[in-house]
Amino acid sequence: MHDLSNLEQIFEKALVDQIRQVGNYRKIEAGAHIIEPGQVLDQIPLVLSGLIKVSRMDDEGREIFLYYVNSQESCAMTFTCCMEHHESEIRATAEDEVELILLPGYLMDEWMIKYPSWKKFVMSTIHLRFNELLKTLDQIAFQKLDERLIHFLLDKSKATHSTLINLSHEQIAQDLATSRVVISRLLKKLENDQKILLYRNQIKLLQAFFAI
DNA sequence: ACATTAAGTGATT
DNA sequence: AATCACTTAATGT
Repeated sequence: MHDLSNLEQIFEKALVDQIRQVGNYRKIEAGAHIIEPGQVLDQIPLVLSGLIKVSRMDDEGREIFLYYVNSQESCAMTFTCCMEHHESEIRATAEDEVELILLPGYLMDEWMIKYPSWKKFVMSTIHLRFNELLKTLDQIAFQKLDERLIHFLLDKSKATHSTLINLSHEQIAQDLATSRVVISRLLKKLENDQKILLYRNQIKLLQAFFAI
């Protein structure tokens, strides 16, 4: 098997012993796909070393990064997938050489009750992942709005044949279906980047703005 | 001078 | 990103 003693930092001794018994040690080469979308899996991977990238595939087959699974962590998706026998919604790729242990899914119900540390581990990884997902989701949305705002200002400038926009942040926010605070922040960032100048009810588009 | 409205900020979800 | 809470700046009366 493999040295699992460092697992004793997060799990009770009895559980680590059981992992030694039923765990399936695997070494995975860098770049290999560990899980593909649509795959039904009946084992929970517990990462010992290395880094796993979890991503989602869109219709055109492009990858969208979701989150990383570090060593001493596990994938939140597989917890639910295993128990309900759902198909995987994600792809897991080894970023570098990964060592992991596969744990049989049928033991999970038992472990949740038998080992408090396991339950805690499951809960905290789900919580951790969920928060990370929220963060990346926000970033994607943020970038979209950032671009939408720039296009909006460009359109307005073109329509009025002026580089001076006569709109309050509030009005822009309504047109872009967002809140004033968000627009204020994005505009402030553009101003800090020397792309625009901000006044009350007015926005001056500088040369640099059109170079974006 | 005071009230009102626009804009800026930090913290939280 | 959205919302809240609060501050600060600009304008109108």
